[in-house]
Amino acid sequence: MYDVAERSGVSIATVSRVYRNPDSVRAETRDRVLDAARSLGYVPSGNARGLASRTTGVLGLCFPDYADPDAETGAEAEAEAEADDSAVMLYSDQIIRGMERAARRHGYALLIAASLVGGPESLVAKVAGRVDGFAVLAKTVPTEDLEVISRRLPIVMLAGPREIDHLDHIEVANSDGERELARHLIRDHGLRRLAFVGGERESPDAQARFRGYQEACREAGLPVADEPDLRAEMMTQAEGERTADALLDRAAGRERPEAILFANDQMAIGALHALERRGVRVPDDIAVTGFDGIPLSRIVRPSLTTVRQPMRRLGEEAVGLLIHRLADPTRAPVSLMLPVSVTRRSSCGCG
Amino acid sequence: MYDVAERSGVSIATVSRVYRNPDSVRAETRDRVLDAARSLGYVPSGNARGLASRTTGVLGLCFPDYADPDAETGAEAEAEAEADDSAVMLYSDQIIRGMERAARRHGYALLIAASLVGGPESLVAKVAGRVDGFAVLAKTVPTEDLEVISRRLPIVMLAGPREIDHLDHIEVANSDGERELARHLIRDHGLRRLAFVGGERESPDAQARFRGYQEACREAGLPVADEPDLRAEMMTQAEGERTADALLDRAAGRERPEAILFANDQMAIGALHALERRGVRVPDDIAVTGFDGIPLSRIVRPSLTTVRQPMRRLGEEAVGLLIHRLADPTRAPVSLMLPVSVTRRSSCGCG
DNA sequence: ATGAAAGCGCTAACAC
DNA sequence: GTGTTAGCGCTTTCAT
Repeated sequence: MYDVAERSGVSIATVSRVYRNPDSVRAETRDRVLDAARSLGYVPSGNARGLASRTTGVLGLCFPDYADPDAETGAEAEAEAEADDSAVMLYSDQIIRGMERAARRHGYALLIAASLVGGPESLVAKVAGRVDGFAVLAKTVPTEDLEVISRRLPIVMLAGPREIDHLDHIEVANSDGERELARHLIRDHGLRRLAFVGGERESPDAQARFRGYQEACREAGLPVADEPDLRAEMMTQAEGERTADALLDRAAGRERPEAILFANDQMAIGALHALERRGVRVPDDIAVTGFDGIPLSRIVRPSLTTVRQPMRRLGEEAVGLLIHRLADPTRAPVSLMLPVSVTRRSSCGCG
Repeated sequence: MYDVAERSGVSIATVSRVYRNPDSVRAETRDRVLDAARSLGYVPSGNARGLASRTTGVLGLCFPDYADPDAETGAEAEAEAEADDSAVMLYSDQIIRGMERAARRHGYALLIAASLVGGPESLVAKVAGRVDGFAVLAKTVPTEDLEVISRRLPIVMLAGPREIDHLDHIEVANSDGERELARHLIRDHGLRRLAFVGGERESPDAQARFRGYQEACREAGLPVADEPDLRAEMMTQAEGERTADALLDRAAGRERPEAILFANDQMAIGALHALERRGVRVPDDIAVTGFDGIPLSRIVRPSLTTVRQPMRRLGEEAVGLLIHRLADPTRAPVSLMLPVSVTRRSSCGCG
């Protein structure tokens, strides 16, 4: 910048003005500066600018590791590369997309980092130090760290319970969604023997979904279970297979359920495999539902009835909250609940 | 940081060490510093750090605007939100994913920004000022700007022709892919009357694909066209419909082509609609192929035979080049050509 | 409309 | 192992 100033015969202050506020400089001077900058290959330092102005023009997002980045070599990686990418698009991708677009509308860029757990020099810390505010997906960053960081800059927590009261927060209507879904099964398909497969006891999402299920049962005068019929530790496809098998084995001889509601799509898809293996037809013999609306859910056969989470919108709303909080740091913490929508497909008999 | 130093009774240098190189500080001292930092809500400033150390620990990506961010309200947005997200996953998303993962492996975060055209304060400039190096998708940033910026930091150009000789560069084997595809049609399906629908004359990708098509024709002893049978200006679905109609009208009375090869998936999918409308069966009456392997290509009926571009890998390789160049700024510019793979589906008669 | 000067919060030599 | 001291490249009053 000093070089540019010297070469164009002005002071560094004027160079700065040319970039920050072009109109405050005489056109002729401005052109001279711009020319000099070009011929010197000048690129303004975002760091220096950020240091001096105390803003970065960047928003951030921390999301969980969606895949082991070290397992990048060998047959596994090959197989994955061959797979259709659409089938493996993750939540975080959609949130990223939503945030990037919204951020751009407000003139911000987006810094993204999957959080590796780590010491004080974790990626989270790096993100925190380089943005004006950021969003964090639930279960990504230790609450304690967020507590500390949130004293210095706006954070919005996404898609989980509100762990820190004074932070902005967005969640998804898990309970409402599952209730709607169960109602549909009961009312529209006339099913009465339902089973629910939950997740880890600590998963607030899975819990909320179970509550929605309970409500629908209660409304319909069906027996209301205190606990999910089965719990999976991981909510993976493998666990879905296992639990589906277990459920059917348990029902051997007795009447088996007419429908199994899984706490997420992954498990439901695993269950679809197990059922096919056992020769149980879906939806004729038994209905199966998931939750999330992952892309794979529409590709599997039968296509999966599920509850779709508005992940894109989550990202957009997150930026909205961040922008607001940046504009008014004193305003009261906001908590949004985004609506979800039941997606009726083949696995419940709608397809 | 000064506060933390004071509160823990050490110098700022020690505080710095605690974060940069924890082992160089006595454990007791370190804990005292960390405690002080926690109770003060200290977050290291990435800006200051970057300024002092002249590195950011961030890599960047500039990609084209994939959607008008202003058209975010109203019915349009609603409709889009309802659509299955997997169907609209774009290239950039996959590249982002690839880059993020690879960057993370190397301890970098990723800064992403869709480039709005603009003045000296464009997002590109912002990105350039905040990263150690970045990747640019073809047609995103004016060559002139890249020229200037590349004097200061590593840039790798993605998925286009090599516009600047001294930059690292990755492209995709457009010509090879289309040649393979055409060979398949000719050899495996025995088709001999082929037609090629190209794109704008300036699109190097479309041109390369046409060349591959020509080669396959030549090899097989078929007539080799000098020019695509038809050119579309936009490579959109609408243009695909239009060109398919035009091609069929033109062939009225005469023998129509046995296959139409489109320069991308979008057009091929548009053509599928047009053909269905006219009662022309695919692939029985005519084969149709695309190029790109967008997610939609596997969802349409009949599913589209196409050439899949390894976008994820593009992102990963981009990071690789950046890392290398950062480690050795003097090494000769590298140009990679990534292989593509023909995906045989229904629209050519394979499904 | 332009210039001078004081930091912004940190890292990196270099001393001790 | 820890402290001292220069900057890093810019923004921002305050003058002019």
